[in-house]
Formats: sequence, C-alpha cells, structure tokens
Amino acid sequence: MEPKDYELEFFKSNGFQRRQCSRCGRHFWTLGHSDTCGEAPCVEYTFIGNPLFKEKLTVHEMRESYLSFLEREGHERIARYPITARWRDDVFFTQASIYGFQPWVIEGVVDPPANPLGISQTCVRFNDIDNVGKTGSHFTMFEMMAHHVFNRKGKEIYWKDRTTELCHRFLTEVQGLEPKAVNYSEAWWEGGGNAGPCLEVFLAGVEIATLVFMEYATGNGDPRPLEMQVVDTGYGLERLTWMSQGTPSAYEAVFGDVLRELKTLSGTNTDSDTLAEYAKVAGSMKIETAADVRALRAKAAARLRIDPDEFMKRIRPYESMYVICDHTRALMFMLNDGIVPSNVRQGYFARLLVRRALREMSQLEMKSKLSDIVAMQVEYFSKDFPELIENKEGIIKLVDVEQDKYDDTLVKGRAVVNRLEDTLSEAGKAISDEDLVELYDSHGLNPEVVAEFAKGEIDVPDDFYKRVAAKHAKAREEAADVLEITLPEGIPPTKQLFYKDPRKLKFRAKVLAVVDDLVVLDKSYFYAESGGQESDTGTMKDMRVVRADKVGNVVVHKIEGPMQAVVGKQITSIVDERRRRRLQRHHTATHIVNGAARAVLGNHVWQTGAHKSEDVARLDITHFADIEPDELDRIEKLANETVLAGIKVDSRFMDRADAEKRYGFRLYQGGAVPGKEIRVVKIADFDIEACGGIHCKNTLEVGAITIIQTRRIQDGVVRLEFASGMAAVEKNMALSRAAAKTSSMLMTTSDNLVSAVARLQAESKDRLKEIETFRKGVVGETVDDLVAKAPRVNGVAIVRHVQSEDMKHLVKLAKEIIAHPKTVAVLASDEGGAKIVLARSGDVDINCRPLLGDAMIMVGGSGGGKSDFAQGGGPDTSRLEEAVDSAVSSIRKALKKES
RNA sequence: GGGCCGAUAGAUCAGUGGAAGAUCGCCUGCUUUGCAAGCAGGAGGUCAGGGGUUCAAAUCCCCUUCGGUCCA
Repeated sequence: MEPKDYELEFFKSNGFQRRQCSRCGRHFWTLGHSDTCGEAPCVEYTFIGNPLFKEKLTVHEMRESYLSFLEREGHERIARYPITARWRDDVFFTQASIYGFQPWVIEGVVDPPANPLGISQTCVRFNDIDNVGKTGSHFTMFEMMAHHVFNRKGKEIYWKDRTTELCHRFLTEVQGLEPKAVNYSEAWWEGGGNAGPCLEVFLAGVEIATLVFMEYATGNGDPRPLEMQVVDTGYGLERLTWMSQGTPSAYEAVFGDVLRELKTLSGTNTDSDTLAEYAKVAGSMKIETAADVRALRAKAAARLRIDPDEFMKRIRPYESMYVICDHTRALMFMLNDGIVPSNVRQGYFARLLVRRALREMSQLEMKSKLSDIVAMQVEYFSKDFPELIENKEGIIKLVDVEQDKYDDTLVKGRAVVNRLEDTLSEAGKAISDEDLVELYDSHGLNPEVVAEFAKGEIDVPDDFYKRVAAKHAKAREEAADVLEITLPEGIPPTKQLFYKDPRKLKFRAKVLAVVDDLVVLDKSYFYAESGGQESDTGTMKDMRVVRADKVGNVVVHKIEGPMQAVVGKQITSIVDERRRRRLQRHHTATHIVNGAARAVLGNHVWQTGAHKSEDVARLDITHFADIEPDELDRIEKLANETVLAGIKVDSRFMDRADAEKRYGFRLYQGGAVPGKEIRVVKIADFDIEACGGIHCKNTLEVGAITIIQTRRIQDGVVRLEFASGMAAVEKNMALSRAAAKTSSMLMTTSDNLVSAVARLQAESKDRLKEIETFRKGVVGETVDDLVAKAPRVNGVAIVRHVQSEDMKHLVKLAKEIIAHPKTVAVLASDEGGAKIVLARSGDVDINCRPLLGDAMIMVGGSGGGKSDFAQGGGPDTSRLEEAVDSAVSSIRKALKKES
C-alpha cells in the first residue's frame, strides 16, 4: 500500500486534498474540510431525517438511476447472476458482483459478457445474520450495484481515474449530493487470491461504495502483477436508497410497502424518534455478541432518557418486522433461483431463514402464514424481477412445505423437552446449559423455544452460541482430489471440432506435446469429460485413448501402452463410436427427463448434478419430497412422448445476453457458464439449457427412456436413474428375463408376479406362526407330564430335561414349567455349545444364580441372570450331563437346607 | 463437507447384557335404538441391515443404509 497508488489525476485536477482522520488515522481524499474519515464510529450518521440527495428514491428508482447513468457513460447493462453460485465449488452463494466473473473471466479463460459493464447483482451474506434488524443497516440479502472493467494488455478501457470520476459524478450530478460531503478513503483490498488498492467511499457516516483496483495475485509469496487489471466496484443499493430517504433505518427505506402491511398486520405504529436514536447509536458501534446488542440497547435508551425495559418494549416489534422483511426477501430470491430448503449446503440457509422468520412472527403473535409475507415481497419486487411472478406458485409451495416441517420439529421438540424434564426431575435436576446446547444442536430447539416448552425456569448463558460453535470447532478436513497436470508453456487452446461436426470420428491432427502418458493435439474430436458426460475413448495410431480431459482450454488425451506420438508429427485418431452414441443419447435423455420432471413437479425443479455413462445416466433435481409413484409414471411417460414426438434438438452458440433475455436463468441448469457466447441446447420449449455436451440431432435418436429408480439423496434433492437407447433396451431385457424366470419358479405369469410373491410372503409368515403354535402345543402337553413325573424335594418338583433346542425355546419351556407352583426347572441343550437354564417358580425360595455358576465351570463357560431365572453356557458339550447333575444336586441341597 | 442425536408394533415412545413392553389406533365380543364411552378378549415385531465381543446382544464395539439437527 503505497501513497502513490492513490494519487489520482482526477483528484489533483479537481482540487481534492489528502487529509488524515483525526480519530482512526486513515488517509482520505476530499473537497471538504472534515478532519474525520466519514465512517462511523468516527462520525455519527447525519442523514437521518435529513436526506443528502435531491430526491427520495425507492430501491427500484435508485437501481434504475444508477444503471441508466452507467449506460449513458458507455457501459452495457447486463442481467444479474443467480444468487446461488452454481458455477463455483468454493462458495455457495453470490456474495459480490464480481463473483459472476470469477474465476474464468478474471483468469482470462473466457471473455466478459460486456466490457465495460454495469450490473445490479443480488447477493446474500450470512456472516452478519444476527445483526439483521438490530443495527438498522445489516441485510442478509442485498443488491451490489457495480461497474466492472476487464483491462487486458493493450486493450485497456479505463482504470482508477475514470472509475473514481464516475462514482463522484453519479453522487453529485445524478443524486445532487454536495461535492464536499463525500470522502474517498485509502485502503487495501484482498480476497480470493487477488489484491489491490481501493477507495472506500464514505458519506455521512456510511460506506456507500468501494472502488477496488485488482492488480495483484497473492497466492504463495509476494504479490505478482495480474495479467488482467480489473475494476471491481460495489455500490450498496440499499444504503444509497436509505441515504436518499433519510429514514430511521435502512429497512424503512427498502421495504416501504411490505413494511407498511406488516405494521398493519401486527398493529404497530411508527415511533420515529426512538428508531432514529437507535439507528444512530447502532451505526457507531461494533456489534458482535449478545452482550454488544444489550450494550447498544442500553446506550440508545440512555440517550432517549428512558428506561431500558421501556425502550426494549418499543423497539422489539420493529426488530422483528425488520428481520421478517429481510429474511423473506432473501428467501424469495434464493427459492426463485433454484434453492430448495434442506438440511445440507445451500438449502440449509434457506431453512435457517424460514425458521428465524417464523420465530419473529411468533414474537409478534402474527397469525398469518410466512408464505403470505413472501407473496407480498414477490408483488413488491416483481416490478424489477418478473421471474418472481412466474415462479410465485413454486416459491410459496416451498415456503409452506418448509413451515410444515418446522411445525413438525416443534411438535417433536415439545415431547423431547417434556421427557427430558421428567427424567431430570426424577433425579432432582433441571435443564442445564449443556442440555440447552444439546437440544439446539441435535433437535433444532433454540433456548427461547425450550423456555416456552419447559415447565421450569430456563437460564440462557450469554455465550450460548459460542458454546454451540465450540462443539463444531474440531478439525475440518477437505479432500482435494484434483488432477494436477503441468503442461509446457505456450500450448495454444485445442480446437474442439466435435461441435462443428459431431458425426466425424476419424481425424488427423498434429501432436503438440507429449507429457508422460498424455498427448496434446492441435485439434481434437474427442469429447473431454465435462458437464457430467464421461469422456470419449478411442484409438490414436495403435494406442488406446482411455480418456480425455480438459486443462484450461487444452484437451489432453490419456494413453495406455507404449507412446507412439511424436511431437510435431501428424497422427490419426478414431473416436469409439458405440460409446460416443450411447453417451450422447444419455445426455439428450437427461435434458428430456429434466424437462419432464419440471413439467410434472413444478418450477422449483432444478438440476443439482448429473452423470452420464455408457450404461446408465443419473440426474439429481431439487424437490421437496419423495417422488410419488404416479408422479414418476407421468415423468416417464412425458419423457417418452417427447422422444417420440421427434423434436429437433437445436444446439447452437448464442450471444449470452441474447440467450438470457430470451430464455432466462433456466438456462443454467448445470451451472452458469460465463462468457460472451454460450452454447444453448434447445428442445423446442420443453427444455432449454446452456450446455457444452454432445447431443442427438433429434429426440427420436434417444430411442426410449427407462427410469430405473428414484431416491431421495438428501433433504430437498431427488436422484433419478435412467437409461436410454440400447442401454434402456438392455436394462428392460434383463428385467423381463428375471421376471420371467421368477414367474416360472413360482409357476405363474409375469402379470401375476407381484400378487404371487405377496401370497408367498404371507404364506411363509403363516407357516412360521404355525410352527410356533405347534411347538407351544407340544411343550404344553409335555410340561404337565414333566412336572408330574419330576422327583420332589420338600414338595418342590425338580424338572430335569436335556434336549437339542435353541436357547430361545429352552427359555420358553422353562417359563411354561415354572408357571406351575412349587417347581424348579433345570433345562439343558447341546445345540451350538452347552446351554443351561435354571429357573424356579415364585413360591420356591432359592437363588438360582450361584447354583448355576458351579455347573457352568464344568462346561468351560459362565452364566448369570436373576435369582429366579438364570441361564448360561459354555463350549464343552461333553460334560453337559455331568454339569446338569451337579446343578440338580446343588438344588437338592439348597432345598433341604431350607426346610 | 463435518459434528451431534436417532432408527423397537400401524402411530408416539419405554426398555443400562439375561423372559420384547406401554399408550393410542386396529379387530372380535359384551353393553347401547344408534353413536361416543365403558368392560372383556385378540391380532399386530427381521428390535433398520451386516459384521464383531460374549455362555448370552434390542442393549456393548465396528461398518453400511436411512432419518433428524446444527455448523461451513
């Protein structure tokens, strides 16, 4: 971070001065005379009740004002990227406008969709979720407006000066801000392996924008200059809107209409003074723990000279409503963009939002359903995001399903808390801090809910969530299983010709490089594994090509056997046709099944994963429940009808913006594909996806689609396994042969197979029952005999019986015997080792356990049990009789002693 | 991706190595004009699956599958 990084021509020629903040010591550039940097806590908010812009704008107007300004200044406006970052495996969500261009555009692998460009990107961040509603300015979901420039060497567009100028002119010329009011603070930005100087733009206590100049790579060692210099700006739409309106909190400015309805629903009136003070104090404090929040509230109460409890009473309903507004908006976008609530990954965050929002609703004692509020948000935001209306039904369904799930959790939770309390109170204990953590961690019951369910008092420790976090702090390993290939420098991208001519399989190409068992050609018809489609195989001269992979834009062919390729020479290759055809059918079939599933199940269905091999394909889709048998039937039928309709499969490269405008985000089923040009695979209006795979030309070529099975692979995700073409025929052949064979074994026909098996099952169950009853009958008959014939000592019958039986039946027999008064049973068996059961009826006073012990030693084992029923065994069956005799004589002795 | 909790009758769950249970529901009978209730009797179990320890496993250990939940 060097001072010269910030000495812009723009600042100099416009009379900006470099000053230092008297409180935090940071340097900043300004036209004004302020001696503080302009960020809270160095200054307090000054715009509340006193807007600094010339007009009060809604979020819709502010966004339009910004983007149209950029358009006038030569930027192309592009559509937002989805909120779930499907194209990246390092993050779940789009957290900044630049995310849509990482990593490929920044790495120079693909061209940006426009350059320079303007965007308003929907983002979510969960790190500050606890502050939402409390600080007046935190959101889980927000829009980051931005202008981005990607400067390649020799093709520079603009850099620091024009960037800063645009920012300044937007604030002053467009929004009518007094030029002296804004400060540009010097700072350093680092993230995602990149770094560079940045200017933080402060206004009346708030950071409203950051202008980042990415020019270094920071991975291992000293920063190195980047190939491409990137202007990465970020303007907070919500904050700018708030500034323009000067409302007590940002939520009041952003959620205008929705908030008004909520106030009506919950019967709350606006108390501007209290809110304004609260917001001002909140802006000047760092809020990290529950204790910080308490301090914040105490400070605000003190400034208003009212009792903290009274202050809480006034403020609490607002906090709840703000949370509800924020969470429902975030939820709406997440569900719209293809997230289904779940217990893992992205879906978990949607669940979190639902549960937190519901909790706040119960705070307010609101009776409406959560989906009612989400529906209001859809109406309010659909002006700018028409897709919300299109998906409204699906979004509401998902929210309702999720609310039902939480209701279930609560019903179960209440039972868990009651049982726990009962068990604890027997031991004279109450619910402890550890119990609270456990209830939350394992049963999803936060302390407030537990307190509501519990009969006793619940004290929540201040560091509750810290304790929960501590339980999860243990080592976290991540298995990186990446194929590391280092190619020689300067290898040009492989020309991938299969798009041009998917029929061509035999070709000659020049060998550019040979690395170990890998060959790089100047052009190739081999499809490298991607988009879940396995790679082609084939031959190269006499060598076997076992797979092809893409490293950047270069296709590497993996060879088995001795290397015959010579760098610089031409070589002939042939792609395995049978495999190619099967993979291609499975890929087109996957699109058809995806379209069919969406048509049958609803618009919330998105692909979350797919794999196509020679014999089988699988498709994972988002769905909130198991697929019902009749739904499966409809999907399979619709898929095959689509195949038979003989629809042209239209695969072509299109301008990205054009494609998005025409087909929307639905395109990005397999993940967003950045770049100016994208390849669109279109099956009429049935299914349209951005996809790089090899496809059939017509759905008829798919032949047939057989769905083999479906199963829920996690909450919110269902996997469909299917086969198409010959693979489907083979699957069906195998199935019908198996059915035929089974039928003939059961001497029935395939049609009656199911009922025949059902009957067989019922019969075998009946047989088992019969055997049980029969055995019982035999025992019943003999027991009377056995007791009657048994020798008596002091009037107690000693029944001695040795037979080959398993332990279970020995025990049953003993039970029958000792049901008679004045009996002792000594039963033994040699099945699977020596076993002895020694039992007495309730009216005989001997202790069976020690009596059995001696006998057990003889058979080399041990035993135990209760005083009236002991059992044991040992490996040595040869001494079983002897052991039984010994037990009987011990019993005799014991009985005699008793008298 | 990781941690924790869990899987026993149709449902909800007890069951701490030695005899598989409770409550509700279901069936039959009695009672009742009928219903609800009551009384009496009955059916219903691969203790998720697989391995191991043990004389003995629903119970202890390991693996697998599935569910719940929290965290990233």
